[in-house]
Amino acid sequence: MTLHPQEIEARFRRQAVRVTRQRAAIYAALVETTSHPTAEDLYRMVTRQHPTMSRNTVYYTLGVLRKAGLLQEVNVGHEVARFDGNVTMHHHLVCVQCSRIEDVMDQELDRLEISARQARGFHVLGHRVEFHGYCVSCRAGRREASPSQG
Amino acid sequence: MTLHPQEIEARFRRQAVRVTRQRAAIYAALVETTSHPTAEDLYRMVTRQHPTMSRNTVYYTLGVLRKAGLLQEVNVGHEVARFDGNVTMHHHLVCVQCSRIEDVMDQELDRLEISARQARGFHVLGHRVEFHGYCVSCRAGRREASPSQG
DNA sequence: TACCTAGACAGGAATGATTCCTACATAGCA
DNA sequence: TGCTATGTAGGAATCATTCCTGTCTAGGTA
Repeated sequence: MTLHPQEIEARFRRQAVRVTRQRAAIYAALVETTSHPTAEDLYRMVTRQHPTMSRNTVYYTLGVLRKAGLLQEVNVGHEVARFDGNVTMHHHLVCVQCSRIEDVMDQELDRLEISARQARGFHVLGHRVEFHGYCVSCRAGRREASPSQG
Repeated sequence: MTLHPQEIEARFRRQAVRVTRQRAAIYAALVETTSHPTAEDLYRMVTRQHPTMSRNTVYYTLGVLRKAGLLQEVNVGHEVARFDGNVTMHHHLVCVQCSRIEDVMDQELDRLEISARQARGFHVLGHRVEFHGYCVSCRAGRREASPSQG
């Protein structure tokens, strides 16, 4: 999804986030991809247009935008943090081989609940379902390499 | 759950894992708690009885036991790795304030599936549901501090 | 039972994502 | 247009984890 600069600015102002060229560039890069990039990925994407931007700014900005609810952090396994410009409730498919992450929108999964007994006194705010498996390209690789393991 | 040394040894041998005092101590500490400890937590627990054990051995052993299917890594948010001696399928309640993790056993959650369309060609192996909220003690703290925010 | 050797252990160095620090720059308001 | 709180750049620091290397030992064998 490509976003007009005015739309980015509007979203920032709605959340009382100061508008700077760096922030707009980082947010635009994130919203324009569905690949759940890492901070380092975003740094590389953004420094093409803004060669002087520092990693620090990327980390700082990601923190600001997260607190403002303009992005969410997606953490899969014990890997580096990844970011998602889609802040609506959704779930993930994760490839156990290449770490690719794809979004799953499914209202049935959104409605999951647990009983009070199971909740152990927790005040539950939300939930997330993570499906693990092999993505299309890794399945293909495995089929060639070892047919019995797929 | 307290485990007899013989039972630990039996489990190791069943998975062709060499039996050493260090490994038995680490595994026993993990299985005896429900707190999903970090590697550092386990290091502290285990060095009480084995003061010369190195962190390296803890990390190495956790890797060995994970590959053998004797424990699983639980990763919540973008925090340090935590470990769980419960290797049966289960789900988690996570406190967004203090990071406490509690297990949820629920066969309905175990049976979740997604449609082929949603699966995007993934070969799904399993899934995990994570519920986020405030645990009992953090709810209590919040009630005192700011009644309208709970 | 003593010996052998692949694999395990200890401890220190290295790595790498993330955070901290600080001086300079700028968004947004008066 | 000027002021000031906040953002930015860049380098240093942090810290969980991994790597390296020289002993040590579990578990099989003679």
